Amino acid sequence: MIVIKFPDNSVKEFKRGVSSLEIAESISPGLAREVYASTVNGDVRDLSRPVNEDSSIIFHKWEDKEAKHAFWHTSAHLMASALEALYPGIKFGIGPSVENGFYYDVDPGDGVVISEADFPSIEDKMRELAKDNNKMERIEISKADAMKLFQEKGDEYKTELISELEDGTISLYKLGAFTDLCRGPHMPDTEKIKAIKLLSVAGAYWRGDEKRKMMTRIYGITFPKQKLMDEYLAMLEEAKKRDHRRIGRELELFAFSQKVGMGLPLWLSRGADLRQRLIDFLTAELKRRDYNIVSTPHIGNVELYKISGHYEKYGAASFQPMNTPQEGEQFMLKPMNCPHHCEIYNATSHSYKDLPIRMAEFGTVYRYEQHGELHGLTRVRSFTQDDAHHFCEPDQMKEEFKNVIDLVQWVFKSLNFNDYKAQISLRDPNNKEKYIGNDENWEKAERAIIEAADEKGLDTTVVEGEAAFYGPKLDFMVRDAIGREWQLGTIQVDYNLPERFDMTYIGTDNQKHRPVMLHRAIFGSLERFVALLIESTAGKFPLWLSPDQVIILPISEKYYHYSKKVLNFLNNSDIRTLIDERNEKIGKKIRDNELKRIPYLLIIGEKEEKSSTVSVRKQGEGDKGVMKLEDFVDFIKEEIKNELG
RNA sequence: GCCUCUUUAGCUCAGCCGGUAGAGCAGCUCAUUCGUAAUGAGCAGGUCGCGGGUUCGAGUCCCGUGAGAGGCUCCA
Repeated sequence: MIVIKFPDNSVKEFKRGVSSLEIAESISPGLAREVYASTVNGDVRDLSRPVNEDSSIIFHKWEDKEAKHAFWHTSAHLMASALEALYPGIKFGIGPSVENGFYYDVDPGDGVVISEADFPSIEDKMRELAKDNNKMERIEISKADAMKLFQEKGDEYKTELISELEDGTISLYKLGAFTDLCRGPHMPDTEKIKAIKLLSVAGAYWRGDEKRKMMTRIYGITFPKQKLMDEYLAMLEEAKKRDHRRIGRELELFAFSQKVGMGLPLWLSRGADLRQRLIDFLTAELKRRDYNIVSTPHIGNVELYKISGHYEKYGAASFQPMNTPQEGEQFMLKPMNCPHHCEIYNATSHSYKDLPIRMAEFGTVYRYEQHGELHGLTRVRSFTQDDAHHFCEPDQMKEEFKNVIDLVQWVFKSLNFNDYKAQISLRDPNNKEKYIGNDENWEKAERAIIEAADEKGLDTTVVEGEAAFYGPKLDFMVRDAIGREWQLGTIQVDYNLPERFDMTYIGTDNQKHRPVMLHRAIFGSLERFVALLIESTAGKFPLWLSPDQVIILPISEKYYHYSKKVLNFLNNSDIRTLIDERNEKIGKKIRDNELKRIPYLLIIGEKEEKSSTVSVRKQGEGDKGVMKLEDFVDFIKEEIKNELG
């Protein structure tokens, strides 16, 4: 007999070799029905695997990610099984579970295309196979035998994966006629897979290498209940409504034009206003924080980028240099502001007493992003960075990091932007030759970032190998409406440019020293920031930022005269106010302006005119009652004051 | 750049097996002058992304190309 310990610390004896599922059944059949995977002594395992020694056990119900992963991983096998039945000769790459569902990378063979039109037949086959209550059978064999098996099958992708595994036992999972190399864990069978939907097909390079074959990746999702599927699909629909490309068009914030060119955003007046408001907001804070605002041209001599090293690294993938009427001179659209800023630093001499110098610019840069990469405002070819560079002594680096983290936290908080992640990117310790700079400097910089984040109470994840080639960095990432992560704010250490531009300051010893340079952005790019702000607020901006703050809705023409007086009064009080003079009923005006997400609607009719009041309605909240006009101004000013802390 | 799909009115979309286009919203006009999420009627709006081809005839089929979507790769 063996002793099994449960999460509540109770213990129970079972016969050796009992499965997790049997343990669950012994507690209650209800639990057994709801459990999808188990963690035995810290390892997530199939429910059907035998437990052979005294163990602690945790059961995973649907709420746990371990359960979902087993569920979706098994679903991936189910899909593969269906594909194998429908597409003879199809070969399989990898098929993992992901955050929402699963995918499988397959090679259906030359000339065979799987497209969305094929989904219904694949889904039907999956349903058919799932219903047969197919058992998931775990098979353990030697590496050599596994190799032989997949060689006979002619699946070069699996044999490649096997050849990289360590010698010893390899696990396979067999589902009906489909056997796959797989570590598991899986559900015991496919009985619980009740709702099935394939979502999309996409190309994906084998092993993420663009030089290798493009596989067909099929994404799908499954649930144990149709209700969960319906909820998930409804959630996706809701997310689409928050898409900044859609809201940007609806609210007339920005547009794109084929004639102007792809990836080149056009800010319409309302969007440009909002963008400018963000710039003013940040500029005021930068001045309080001892930044110097500078301004530099949109182009630079190609020699500048040869000095910075960017030409060598990115020149071929950039907008190409433009020529002057005279021969021999070439200029590039600036892809970043830092080389210009380095030359501003070098325009005057510096002593240690000047440092740190914080140089900021809202600089518009141009990058030739690959065609397939462009996406709304989040990935464009022309964008404005809220860029700044801190030039400091090496010992000041940590303090500067803390300053920037503090600024990011303050800005994000002011904008009610709470759902962000901080990621520290360090160099890959096994691949140091990818980076420039000596070990000592790298270690110093990495330590400074980690300590600064720690001292600011910033919750970070650390990723090795993601550093820029010139230094480690700290990025602030935010998710968009459909769950993709985008980088907004960033702080990066750079030992490279001070060297290349031969930047110096005079130290206390009267000798020349090399400053350290930090690159930093808070919004990242205004385009991307506005996009994510739109998606996080669904277009309902904070009052201070909203393109229009108030709209006046006269009940009828009779009240236009008083309405215009109110309009002038509010606009003179610096409240951005519109008037809806369309010949429509009040219900229609309310509806339309609610949909335009204007924060306050003022209804004006006979009562209001007689009493010099306005009837206030807040977007999304409804009627707020009647107020004296002057009181309404104070009310709005108070709300804005509170928003800006 | 690569894979799959999409591209029809300002927007959202319909248009079957090929027989030269249709709805709702928005816009404009008229009537209505209205109290908290859609008043009614009428009008106007399209070389069906662009260029070729097949055909008696192409929005529809084929080829090329532009743009968009979802991924992959990339992201100073």
